[in-house]
Amino acid sequence: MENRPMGRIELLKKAHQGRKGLASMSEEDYIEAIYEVEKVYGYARVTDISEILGVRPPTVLGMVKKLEEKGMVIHERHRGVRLTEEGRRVAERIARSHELIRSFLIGIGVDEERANIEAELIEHFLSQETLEKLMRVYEECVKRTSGRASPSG
Amino acid sequence: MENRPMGRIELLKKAHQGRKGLASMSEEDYIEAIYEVEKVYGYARVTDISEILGVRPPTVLGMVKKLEEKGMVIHERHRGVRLTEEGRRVAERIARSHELIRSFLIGIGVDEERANIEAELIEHFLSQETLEKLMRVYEECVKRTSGRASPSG
DNA sequence: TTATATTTTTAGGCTAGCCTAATAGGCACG
DNA sequence: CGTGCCTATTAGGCTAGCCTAAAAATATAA
Repeated sequence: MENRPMGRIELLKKAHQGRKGLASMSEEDYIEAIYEVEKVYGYARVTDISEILGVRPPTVLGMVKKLEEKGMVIHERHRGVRLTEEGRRVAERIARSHELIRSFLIGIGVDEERANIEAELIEHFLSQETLEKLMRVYEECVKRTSGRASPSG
Repeated sequence: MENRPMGRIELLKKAHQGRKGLASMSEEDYIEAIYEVEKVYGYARVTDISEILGVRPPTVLGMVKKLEEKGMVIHERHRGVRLTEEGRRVAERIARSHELIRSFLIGIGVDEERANIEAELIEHFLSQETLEKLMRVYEECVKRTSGRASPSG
């Protein structure tokens, strides 16, 4: 069964290997949420994170412990969560990525609410390289569409 | 603690609600893999899928059963897997999405291998609306950079 | 201070999606 | 027909990330 065309299938295999080794989406979501709350309140409470992510407090606590073991946050019992420097670095990378994707989507005419949601969904997956290319296109796009009517919606 | 600025945090909450209700990435990956193998060989064997996705045969079998219950595939013991009409519809949607994203990324200068991987990663998340906007930008982008033809081959 | 409300934490469970080890079916070849 | 090889299947387990219920800590009000 090996003397028949392949090609496309080989590509798929490779693409799926590429997925390995990424940090879990979930961890990044928690870090991002903590980052945003911390910016506003100085520290994040379990319930803040719980509300943002739409999960229950015990779930948050579990992840916070995991992130603490990984050196991403500091958690003092009954006194909230803060990012470590490392955690902050990660958070800032994600936030930049998020904001860039969001701007790009809005730039090409996606409505704001959808842009938020989809940026949130894909922000974990795009490489630095791709983001840079995206930014370039975005800039041109904005330049060129700023004098025009919106696409079709 | 409720008389302080919010805004950004509210946005985050909304974005995370938006994630609910999507079919699992994993299911879509299996459907896509089956679709591609079927195109080449007429039907997909457990081991084909296993190799493409980089998971073990029993794992494939488990998912195949799940997909069969959902009416996406037909599985005959020891004789492989085929998509139902419904399954094919889903597969074609994913494939289109994949190809469009892939073309777009290559169009903006991302190298092919990375484009494959990242298309694979985000194809599950972009809405029809966004994909259409993306296509428009892609077309202009291609026009301007080399004057070539459109994505879907 | 005592009572009440809220938040945090602990304990115990569930499911999805992965795994290994072992069994069973299909097939080719002597 | 039986032996050996490969593929498919069954059985049983693991972890991540979610959940509820209940206990403990803290904050608030009377």
